[in-house]
Amino acid sequence: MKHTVGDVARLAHVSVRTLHHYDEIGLLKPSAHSEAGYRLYTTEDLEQLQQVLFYKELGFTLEEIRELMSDPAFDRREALSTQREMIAEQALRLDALLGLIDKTLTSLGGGIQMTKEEMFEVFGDFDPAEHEDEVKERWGNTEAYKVSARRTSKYTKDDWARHKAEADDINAGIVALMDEGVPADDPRAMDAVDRHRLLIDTWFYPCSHEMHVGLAEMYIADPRFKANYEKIRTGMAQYVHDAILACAKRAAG
Amino acid sequence: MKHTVGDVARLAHVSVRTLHHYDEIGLLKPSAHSEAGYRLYTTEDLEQLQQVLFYKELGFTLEEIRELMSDPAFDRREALSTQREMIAEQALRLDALLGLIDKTLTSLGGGIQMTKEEMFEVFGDFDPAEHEDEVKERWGNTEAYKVSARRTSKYTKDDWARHKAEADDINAGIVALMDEGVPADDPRAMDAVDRHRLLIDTWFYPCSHEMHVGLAEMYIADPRFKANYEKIRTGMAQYVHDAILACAKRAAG
DNA sequence: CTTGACCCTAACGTTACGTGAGGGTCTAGG
DNA sequence: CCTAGACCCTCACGTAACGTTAGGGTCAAG
Repeated sequence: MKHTVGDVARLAHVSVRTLHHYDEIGLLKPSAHSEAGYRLYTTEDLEQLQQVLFYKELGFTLEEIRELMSDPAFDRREALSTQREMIAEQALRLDALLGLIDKTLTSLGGGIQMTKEEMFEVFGDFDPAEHEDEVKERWGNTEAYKVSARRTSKYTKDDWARHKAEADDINAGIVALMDEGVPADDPRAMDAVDRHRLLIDTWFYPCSHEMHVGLAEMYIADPRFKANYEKIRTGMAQYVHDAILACAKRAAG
Repeated sequence: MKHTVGDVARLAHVSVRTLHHYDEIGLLKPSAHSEAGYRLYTTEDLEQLQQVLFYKELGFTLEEIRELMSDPAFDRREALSTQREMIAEQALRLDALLGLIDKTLTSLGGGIQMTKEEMFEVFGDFDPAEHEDEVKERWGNTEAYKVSARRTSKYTKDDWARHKAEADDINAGIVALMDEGVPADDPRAMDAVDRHRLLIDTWFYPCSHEMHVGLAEMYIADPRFKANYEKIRTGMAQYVHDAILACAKRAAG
């Protein structure tokens, strides 16, 4: 049972041009072509399209989606579960937006005035680097958190850029290991996530292995952090978590 | 107390380039400039920016936002209330997405198989036919709204399909008139939009000419309805609006 | 056969910025 | 005062994800 491009467009509420585009960029190629050159899509193609649309709904670029879905390790069920968490996170954000509107209306009605920061607190994207101290506060002791606050307050723009570059490099290394099929408890994986621990230690606060394990739990429990990793590679949050645990176990001797 | 473009960008979690762009297109112009030519934003500018970001969050184009906010009748409190409603709707949509994911997961787990339509039922855009009762609620009295609710609750898939076909036919007729250069106050144009009024009367609720005029105002004031018409043909929302007004005038004798 | 709906490829245009270039301004510290 | 880094300006090319149009072939019902 094959569908032409128009059928699919109507079913999926997208345009024919969109499907042409997805074919062109290799995101969703029809499984067959008629003798006349018509694109013919199967049910499996439709399933792929549904997945694309879910990712699109979550703000992924088409290139990101293509990479995620072309990964041999891509698992539809797992992807759906992760997407579910991300959408739940988006719902939280909408709640926050509603809260901000209510606060603004109250302010307009002569109630409590808002600070300028409050006016925009919900907008913008999640940046994990901005939340490491939040992480610390949640998982660590007060003294080390103070260390973190003292450090970060002195960082320059270049400092943050260097931190970002280093974090990106670490993540790229982890992805490479995943791509090679290196298990999360392999010494190479452990070394990679230990670089992450040292990054935190260097840039934010003293980070013991024990502390790192606490963070690892959070990386898979908190959808914001998980989404950040899943955006890079499906399954990455879990991999990082597992590697961190293995690394801590190794360090414990 | 004035803010430079960098201050505002950091506060609002947008880029400097974004603020430049908004200045260029007249969406958000700084209230002042320093002698050096720096953009200087006031608190009121920040309030405007917040409003822009809310609209942006709701998917409005920058041009739509600019038109809305440059309207002399623009009222911030009223806008916030409308935005609140729209965000609440978005939250409902997210719920529907979650439901679709759950349904898909169930299907994958060997549960009830999904139809191809179900796979994509949440995706796609605003369909005015699904919101006529919302229109009524906003513009009409409660009794007629109850009539509408009683009617639509009984409609089948086929009913909706027939309604859609009829609506599309009416729109096609209107487009044809526009293409022929028929003025909006020509009897032919009036007859065409009167078919629209009767469609509502038949499918939703009693729709007087007076009511229809109220709807017409909404069709150009509410970007969702306006976008719906503009998608069919540029200028169509205004044309329909004008024709409805002329039609009501004619009916008034 | 005819016609309308649908298909194809090709290509320019649009929206909302991202990025880089080249140069001026501001301010704190030496 | 000088310096250097952060920040400002305008200008302009590039990008992602299509929308739209052009020109022509295919399919199926009447």
